[in-house]
Amino acid sequence: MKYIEKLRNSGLRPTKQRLKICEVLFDTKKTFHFTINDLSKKIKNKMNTKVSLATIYNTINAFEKKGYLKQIPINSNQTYFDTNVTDHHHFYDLKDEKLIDLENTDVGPINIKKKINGKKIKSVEVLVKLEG
Amino acid sequence: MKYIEKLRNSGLRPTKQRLKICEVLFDTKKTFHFTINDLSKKIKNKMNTKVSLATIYNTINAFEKKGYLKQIPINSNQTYFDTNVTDHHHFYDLKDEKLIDLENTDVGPINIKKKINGKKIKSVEVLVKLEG
DNA sequence: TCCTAGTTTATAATGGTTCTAAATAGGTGT
DNA sequence: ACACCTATTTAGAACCATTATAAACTAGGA
Repeated sequence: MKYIEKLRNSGLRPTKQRLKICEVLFDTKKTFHFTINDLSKKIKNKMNTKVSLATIYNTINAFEKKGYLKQIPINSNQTYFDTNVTDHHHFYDLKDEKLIDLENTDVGPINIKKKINGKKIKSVEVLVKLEG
Repeated sequence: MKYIEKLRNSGLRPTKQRLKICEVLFDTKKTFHFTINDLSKKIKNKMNTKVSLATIYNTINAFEKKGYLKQIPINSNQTYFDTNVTDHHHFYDLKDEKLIDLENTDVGPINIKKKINGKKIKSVEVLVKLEG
């Protein structure tokens, strides 16, 4: 199983459930955005497996902490995650409530001039809201 | 009362409660960030008035829709609002869970090259996460 | 195989936000 | 000033995403 090492390396035991989650998240050519609810449905439909919500939350939170997933900063009732963990930005279509990736080449370099004493920049994320 | 016109212009009746909320939000030299909970406490303590949570939510949501307030896109259990409705960006201090304004001069111009058919850019917001 | 700590699960609890329905207040026409 | 209609306020219930709980189960080493 190709994800066992990945899980072990980040201190997670490779359980059946976590391997299923890995398949859904990482066995795709394209990266994608999802909510916990999306993911739960996908596991049920595509994998014909039932994994409890609690396990999905635990695992996704662990992955996020380890850097295997990114949270997308957006005000919504649900939390959005991204399997694309490289530096990139997003459009948010307000009408359709849909997220669209902005490739790095779609956004010019962002120059943060202000510094805060003793703090390091961890990430710079741009959210472009679309209307109409 | 200096806020009556402001409220009327945006289709809101100037009630006692809304005027209190306006005072707390807009009677300051500096703009600030807040959560609904923050605001509720401030009204209770500074104004010696009790306004129900439902009213605060209704009013803040109306103000946000009218453009008197901005939501700050950030993944948190609570929604953050900003009384500074000019275009500007934010630091988010992950350790202290604190928001810090970035003046417009603190961030170089942001060039969004990608276009989506039939959609207009409503806002461009940058969130810089700080660690350490 | 046994043991122990980590994991999964159903379910309950939590907490921010929205809904509801009754009481109240604003504002227009008389 | 009054009456009337509608918007607003309010306490409390409802909602719903997320987290906590505790019992059953499992991975993996001895």
